[in-house]
Amino acid sequence: MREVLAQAAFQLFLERGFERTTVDDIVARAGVGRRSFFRYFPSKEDAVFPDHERCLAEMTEFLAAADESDPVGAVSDAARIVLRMYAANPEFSVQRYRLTREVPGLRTYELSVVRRYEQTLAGHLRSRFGEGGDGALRAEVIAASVVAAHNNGLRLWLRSGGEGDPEVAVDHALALVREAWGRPAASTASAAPAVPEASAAPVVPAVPFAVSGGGDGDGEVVVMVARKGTPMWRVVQQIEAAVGEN
Amino acid sequence: MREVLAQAAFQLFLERGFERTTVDDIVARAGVGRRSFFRYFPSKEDAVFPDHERCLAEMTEFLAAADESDPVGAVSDAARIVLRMYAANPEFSVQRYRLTREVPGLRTYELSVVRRYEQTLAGHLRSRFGEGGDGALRAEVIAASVVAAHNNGLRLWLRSGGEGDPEVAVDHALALVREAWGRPAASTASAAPAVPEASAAPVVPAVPFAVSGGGDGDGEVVVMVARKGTPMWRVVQQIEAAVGEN
DNA sequence: AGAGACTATGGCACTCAGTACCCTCTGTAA
DNA sequence: TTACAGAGGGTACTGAGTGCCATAGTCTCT
Repeated sequence: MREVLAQAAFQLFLERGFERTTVDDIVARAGVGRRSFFRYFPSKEDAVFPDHERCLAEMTEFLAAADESDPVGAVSDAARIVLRMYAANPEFSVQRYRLTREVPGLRTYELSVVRRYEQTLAGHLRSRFGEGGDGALRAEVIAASVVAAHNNGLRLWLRSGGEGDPEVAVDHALALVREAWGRPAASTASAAPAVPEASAAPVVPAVPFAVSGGGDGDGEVVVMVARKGTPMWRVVQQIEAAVGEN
Repeated sequence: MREVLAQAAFQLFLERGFERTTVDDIVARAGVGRRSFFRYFPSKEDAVFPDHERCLAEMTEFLAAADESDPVGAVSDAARIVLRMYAANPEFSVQRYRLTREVPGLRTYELSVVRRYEQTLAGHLRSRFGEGGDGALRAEVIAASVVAAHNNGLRLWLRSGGEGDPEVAVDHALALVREAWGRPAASTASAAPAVPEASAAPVVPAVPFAVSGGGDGDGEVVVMVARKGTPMWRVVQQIEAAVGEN
């Protein structure tokens, strides 16, 4: 039902534009009652971003189980969760990007979504840096940097029409942030040991999902572990990462 | 007229809350027609932030005339323009802050305002760093950092109820950003010479306003130069800075 | 089977923000 | 005087979002 509504809405937004599509139009095409629309989407804008709520929950879960020793790496990896959601549906993401750029109301709505990601990241960093001293300040500035870097790489890919792999641009952008903020973690109380550069492009996040290739030979085995309720796009994306051309 | 409407609106928002105040209530208290409200404020939310439009214009003007050699310092100083707008009316700013925290619609609106500041700063940095290479990326990340740092200091002051001087917290926050991003400007093509730490707390911005104490003795002379149309709060703020207890 | 409860959906009426269109009033120039 | 422009006001409309209630399907307990 939610899916039906979201698709009907998105089709109409592409055909007539966002503002010249009424909720009545949407429910007419979806063949449901008007009241039902607002049961699934608190506002018309929400129908354009039907997956962010779930992605946010996933990010929260990921951070809760993240490695303690490298908070900046953890939030960078958390940001990549969002990237993969976009990358899982290139044509949809690109169309939505174009739509969002043209409709002020959608731009504003997207800002509020991004803000929630940013606050989630900042909350995690704060809990690691400590509230006292510059902990909260560093947390917020680093979270903002990570989000800005992520969005820069993501936009680059979206503007290119969804060609190629967005991860490379985002990895590069996040590396720049890490270079600026990752090192002087020594300014915190517990001088963390030098963090390995490893977290650059982790194919296998800790939770809630894992795919691993079981060998380097030809007939390799792929073991897949997914929680119930894991969003389908993540499943697909991860399988592609493990099985795909690489 | 604009002023009358803004005041009536703000009073009502404090009395009854934002959402339980209708535009009809506002125009009734202001004693004007409903249609006139929307002539001065494109939306109900705009009445809560009546001065940002002007402040944004001022920031743009400031950056256009800013020193070429130190773009990060320039955007930091530009951010301080916003801070001073808040600091010029402590009790209004604090009340508005509390209101904004409680009303989701206002939070979202504020995000869009902040975003415009951020884009203005990023645009300036981009024009200095160059679009090619990592210029745009660095511009956006640094702008986001500056905005986050500014907002952190500003919020600290707002949460304290508007006591004391917000500049110290913001100066400290911006110094942290500068430490992270200001130095490795050498990674750009033109390795800029080490920038003096001077821009930490410039009392006298280049434009559109200047106040200078004429000596260190007792009977010192204050020379004030202001353009026509300079907002009154800036005049007051700058005079205070020059004449005040210091 | 049947009563009761719970959930999903639809329908209706209402509030209110925002807009389009047209009106009046006032001051100014010819 | 007429012509005109610009500020403000009034009216009616669209459309998002909400509250309330009715209906239908399902599950459970007896």
